[in-house]
Amino acid sequence: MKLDLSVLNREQLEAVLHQEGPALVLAGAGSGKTRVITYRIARLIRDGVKPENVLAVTFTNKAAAEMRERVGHLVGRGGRKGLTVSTFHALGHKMLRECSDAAGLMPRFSIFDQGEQIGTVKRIFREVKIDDRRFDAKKVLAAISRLKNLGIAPDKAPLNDGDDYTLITKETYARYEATLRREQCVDFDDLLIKPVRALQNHPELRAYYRKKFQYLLVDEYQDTNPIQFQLLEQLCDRTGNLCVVGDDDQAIYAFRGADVEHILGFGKTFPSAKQIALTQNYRSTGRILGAANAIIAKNEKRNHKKLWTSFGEGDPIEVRSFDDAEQEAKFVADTILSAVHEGKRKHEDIAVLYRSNVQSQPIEEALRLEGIPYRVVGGMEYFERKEVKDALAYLRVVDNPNDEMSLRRIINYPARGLGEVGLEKMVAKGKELGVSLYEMLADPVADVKAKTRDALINLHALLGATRMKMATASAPAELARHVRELFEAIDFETTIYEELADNLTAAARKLENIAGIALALERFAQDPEEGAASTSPLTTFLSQVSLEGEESDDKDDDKRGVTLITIHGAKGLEWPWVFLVGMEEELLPHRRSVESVDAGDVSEERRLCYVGITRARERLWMSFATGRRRYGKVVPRTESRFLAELGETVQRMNTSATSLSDEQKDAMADDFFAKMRAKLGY
DNA sequence: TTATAGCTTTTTTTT
DNA sequence: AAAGCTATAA
Repeated sequence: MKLDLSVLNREQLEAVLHQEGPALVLAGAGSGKTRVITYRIARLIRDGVKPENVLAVTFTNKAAAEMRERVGHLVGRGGRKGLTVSTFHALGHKMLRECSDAAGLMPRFSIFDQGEQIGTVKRIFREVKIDDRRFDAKKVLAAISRLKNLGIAPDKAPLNDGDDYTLITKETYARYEATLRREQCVDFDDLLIKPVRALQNHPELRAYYRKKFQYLLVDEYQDTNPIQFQLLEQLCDRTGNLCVVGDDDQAIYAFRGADVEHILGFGKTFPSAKQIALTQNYRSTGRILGAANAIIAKNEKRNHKKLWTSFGEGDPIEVRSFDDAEQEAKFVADTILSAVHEGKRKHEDIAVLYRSNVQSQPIEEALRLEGIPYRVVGGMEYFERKEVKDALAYLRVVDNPNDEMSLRRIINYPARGLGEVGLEKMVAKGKELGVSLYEMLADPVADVKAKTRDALINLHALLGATRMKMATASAPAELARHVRELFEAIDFETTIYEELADNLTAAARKLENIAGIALALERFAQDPEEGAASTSPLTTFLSQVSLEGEESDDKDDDKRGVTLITIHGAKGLEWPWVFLVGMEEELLPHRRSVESVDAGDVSEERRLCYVGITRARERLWMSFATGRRRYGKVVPRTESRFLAELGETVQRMNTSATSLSDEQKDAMADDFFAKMRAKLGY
């Protein structure tokens, strides 16, 4: 295997060649962080380390996918066989599947997503007669999550001076955990906590994984939380080959429990650690870097480093003000339209970044209006749509009959004549008999109407039959066929056409989405990389869906276009041109950070701004609106304090300067469509 | 029990 | 503006 290391600078090379013991690479934005990790993996493999002994961890699925691909480029697809590149959560999940008994779980547990977690909390509120209008289920869930991550059991949860919230949290926490156990489900926190506990309590398991993963690499280390740190601690000792890469200036996940101290104190925790700093930026122009340096310099508590570049100054950073979000969006769309028209940039080279997901709406509308292709990252994904979740809930009950959350979702959808009252009666009766809700279906001894009774018995038979068929099926096509038969027997078609009798297009789209599940399962089961799992294909498929959502079809040219993404989602990515929209007080910095307990600490918001700026390679626009719709009402807004902090590093522009006339735009749009038609051969 | 009209609430950020 | 929830009627 040939590996050209001459493309690396001195510091990068040092990190790539480092062999034994812990290492910390402090890498500024655009300084070749991912390059260091990928080359280091390739270098280890070249020097005889077996790929299966290497573990690389990232934070997002997208980052993991990209890293897998880049390593593949260096060592070939065959060369990386056995290599583990995954997110912390996916790693924890894999370990749980491999050693479910050590973690006290059945092998076919399911994963609760956020919606199901909140649903569970709300259900408990009703059970114990807590007024869910007075108490916020989300807040309680957040408190439970905090306790879980701190390793505090429900009975040890504090009750400081009879505060209502702590009281309710304690009670709900205990029941929440009992529910998960009963239904054989885990939440996102458990995916990390349970493997850590299993490793702590089973030395032989720990020994196994330590032997397997001899070289560990962690990307975005500044965003690790205590549980993730403990997992690393279990996987290697203080002198282990743990190489972490990160940038404290890009720490933006404190809200999720991440602690920058992990990276700042790395040298103390691992005294033998080698420390390397990367400060040369290979991404952005001088002006963009100047602005980035200016904004981050306002943060007090940080590891001082200044990025530099040998690139030229480049174009000025433009700051623009608009009357409302629609005008702002129109400017973005106009600018993109003319740039692409003039052949300066392709749609794929451009991204629009914002603080919160709702901000994508006006942008989407403006882009649609001008016929600009785009793709929204995050937001309402395929697997979050109602009809898809309904259909998946059926599969989840087929896979895990204990999953009461899913069963409740589908027990009366399509309608079987079982309402709230009847359902609760059944649950109560089931508790009395010590029988699960699923088992109650077969013989609903609670007094429900005869018709309902029959429907429930039918449902039980259908689910059971499908379970049998899925268990014996081996070919992917066969699995998919059984799923299709299940959906047919449920008769989603009639239900959805009735629901949407006034909108047949929407109905057809929903049915297509449901059909897509069978297809996705078939494709998933065909993938040989997934075939290795010891559990059933359906179990692994459902887990993957909860963990990763839809497989991204990035290679699909039709799906590419301008990228719309949150700043959080954009971390680690880059584009030649970037629009940073909504540079307003209460948005960036966000209202919650200004109002929150540690009032006025906007340093994390500032880092977020820094991350946004440093995504741009050549050109950057920053904009804000002086009025914006909130809950349907227009509210006055003021520009972000961060713009003032940027001072002379950015240039204020006259708003109307590049606005296009409607005629110009129509001509451009016509031209674009003509080109597309020609390209597609119409 | 189910459908629906009318009321209330909602906006961080992600695995 | 849109989604979620409740009270009410059928």
